[in-house]
Amino acid sequence: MSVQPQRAARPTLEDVAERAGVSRATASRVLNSSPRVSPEAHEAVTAAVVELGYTPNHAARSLVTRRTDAVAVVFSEPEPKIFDDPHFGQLIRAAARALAAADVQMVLMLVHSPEDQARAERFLAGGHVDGALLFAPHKGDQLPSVARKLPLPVVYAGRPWGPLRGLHLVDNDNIGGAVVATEHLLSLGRKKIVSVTGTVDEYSSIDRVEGWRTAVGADEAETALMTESGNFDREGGKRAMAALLDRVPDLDAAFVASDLMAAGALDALREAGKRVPEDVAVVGFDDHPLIAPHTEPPLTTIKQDSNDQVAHMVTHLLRLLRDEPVRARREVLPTILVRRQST
Amino acid sequence: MSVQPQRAARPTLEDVAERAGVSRATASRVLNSSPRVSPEAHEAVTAAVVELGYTPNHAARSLVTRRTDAVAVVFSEPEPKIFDDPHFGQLIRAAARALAAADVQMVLMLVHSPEDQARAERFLAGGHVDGALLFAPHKGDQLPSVARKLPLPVVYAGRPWGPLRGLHLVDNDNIGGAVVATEHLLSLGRKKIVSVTGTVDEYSSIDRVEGWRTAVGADEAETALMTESGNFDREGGKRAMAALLDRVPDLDAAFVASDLMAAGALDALREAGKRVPEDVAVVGFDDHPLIAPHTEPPLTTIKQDSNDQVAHMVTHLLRLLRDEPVRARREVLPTILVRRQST
DNA sequence: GCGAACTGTGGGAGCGCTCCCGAGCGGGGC
DNA sequence: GCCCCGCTCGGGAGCGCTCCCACAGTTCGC
Repeated sequence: MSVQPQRAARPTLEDVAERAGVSRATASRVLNSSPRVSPEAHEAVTAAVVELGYTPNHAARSLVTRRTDAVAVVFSEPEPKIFDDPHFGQLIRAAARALAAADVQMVLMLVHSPEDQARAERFLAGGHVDGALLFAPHKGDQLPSVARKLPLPVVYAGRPWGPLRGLHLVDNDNIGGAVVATEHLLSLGRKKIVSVTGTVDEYSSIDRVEGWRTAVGADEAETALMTESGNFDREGGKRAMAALLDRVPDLDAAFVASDLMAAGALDALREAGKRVPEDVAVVGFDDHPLIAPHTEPPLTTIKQDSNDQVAHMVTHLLRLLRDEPVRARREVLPTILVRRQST
Repeated sequence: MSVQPQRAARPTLEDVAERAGVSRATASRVLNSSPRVSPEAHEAVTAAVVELGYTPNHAARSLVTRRTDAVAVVFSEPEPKIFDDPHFGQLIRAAARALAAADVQMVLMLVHSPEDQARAERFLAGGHVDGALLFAPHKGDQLPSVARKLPLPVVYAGRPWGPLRGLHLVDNDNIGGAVVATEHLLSLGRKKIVSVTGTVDEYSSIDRVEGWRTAVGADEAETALMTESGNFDREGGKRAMAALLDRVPDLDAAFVASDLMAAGALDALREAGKRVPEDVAVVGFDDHPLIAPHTEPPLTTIKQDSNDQVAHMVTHLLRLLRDEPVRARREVLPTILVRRQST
């Protein structure tokens, strides 16, 4: 006679029905708040649920409804370092909050290796989730093209590479933000405004250069002269700023495409003996809470609201899941200038 | 005659079996790599799986196996600000990596409101996951006591409040790290070593004070005089340092219980005209990648390897899930001193 | 040389749920 | 007074999978 492990047998809907003196079907109706149930039945079932501590078996429900009430949140980044960025934490937090509010579970996937990607593909194709939020900004990333073939609603953060036809996405107004930043510098009377750019494999970076170019009216030759990539990291920002000081000694302002790079740029300016903002005014991008307010001097920057972006993505995805109409396939969210002491 | 929406009917195991010319049972055996299958059958099934692009229906499998192959990763923080901390990003990333390697899905839950907690409770009790990793360091948090009643393996990060009996946890050696930090300062000949502490509602903070107290041999009165809480944020670190400078004007070293607070403490020291490390040597805690190397001067600090901690938690949990023996219910991971220019 | 053990396989039950369909019942219209 | 409609409810099928059990065929021991 062996001792059964007997992990506390959870009550089933059958048990609830029996206790409530109704059929399984009626009990199910109550749980799914179907309208065609008498008040007495409703009450009896509700009471039985509480008494038995019943929780529906998700697998069984999912098997028949073909819904999982879960969505995947996928971050695809060739360089895993991005995951240390607090921006990433903000995005996750925003997603968690918005999905929790809709009582949808969040399955997080971080992909940076080809194996991760294969796993993600299998997972998304495997019907484990009803939809996905996809963060895959980098050129050459295969995931978006794989994802678009999936019979699964996907909402993208920003514009992925490849054809956009038919994609649902929520972007930040990077161009507009860069224009505002640059015009702010122009309005301060600055004449020689350079730009430290990000990596050319992300649209967010490309758009920011584009906004700067439009605002200053630079042609191709000027653009080549007046911009330098800082690779979206602090060291890169410093290097880029140093190179620009070398090439354009009389520069009097810089639009730097991220706060992290701007912190590096400020280091370079300090080392070159330039005063900020007197000699050189600097505007960053992101309004990074751990960086922008704490640089020397505190950084004027463009704030993009990640919370808002993710909230929009979630709303959009939920509408798709519920077959509700979406206002537009693509949404572009505004960015705003936050002025501090670097301008 | 209505048009069926007909979402691409996924092949079932039945289809695979038919195509391979075997029974459903044999096909299932192949998929679950059961040993008792002939090579021919194995090959036929494998081929059929590829040809049909079959992926197992997770809900059906889960219904009968009572496993979900998913675990919850729960962060319980009354103050949601913590989620902006890059430390948080590192933990998530480490968890994602370790769980992905085991082909276990990660369901992320961020709880800070009572509703979040109720949701988390329901979710954990609902059999949606096989186990959970729980980060709930704060005193008064109800989640740990709820979780311990759940028929669900849980591994804790650090020591939660309440009885530890029977809990599985992986902690960092906060006491040891603080001792090493303080002894480092003593070895430099420092005599008046103060400490900026964290919040009293976390064991990590309490342990760090304790380590400092042990190393300097302070009694209760001295401890009250020589320590000040910085509330684990930058402003608090600054305030605490200023208060300590006031109370102990001849202090010549400080052990600060987090890098973020240490950054604030350095601000306070600078404003007070103290040179670091000449007048006051400072040691932080965390080795925060965005802070420690970039303070002025760069910060000597205690590194705790979050990756390692989470990896241990995952390994521990997986062993529990597989009914394998665990070495010890509680693991304590070492911390190491990273020396930079602030000492 | 014959029963026992072992190996590969298929049939079938059943996991817990939803949903279709039809039964039962009461009330209103003619 | 009868029929029909609307409302609530129960029976039963079936979602796709795993796993128990039985069975046929082979090999081994004495």
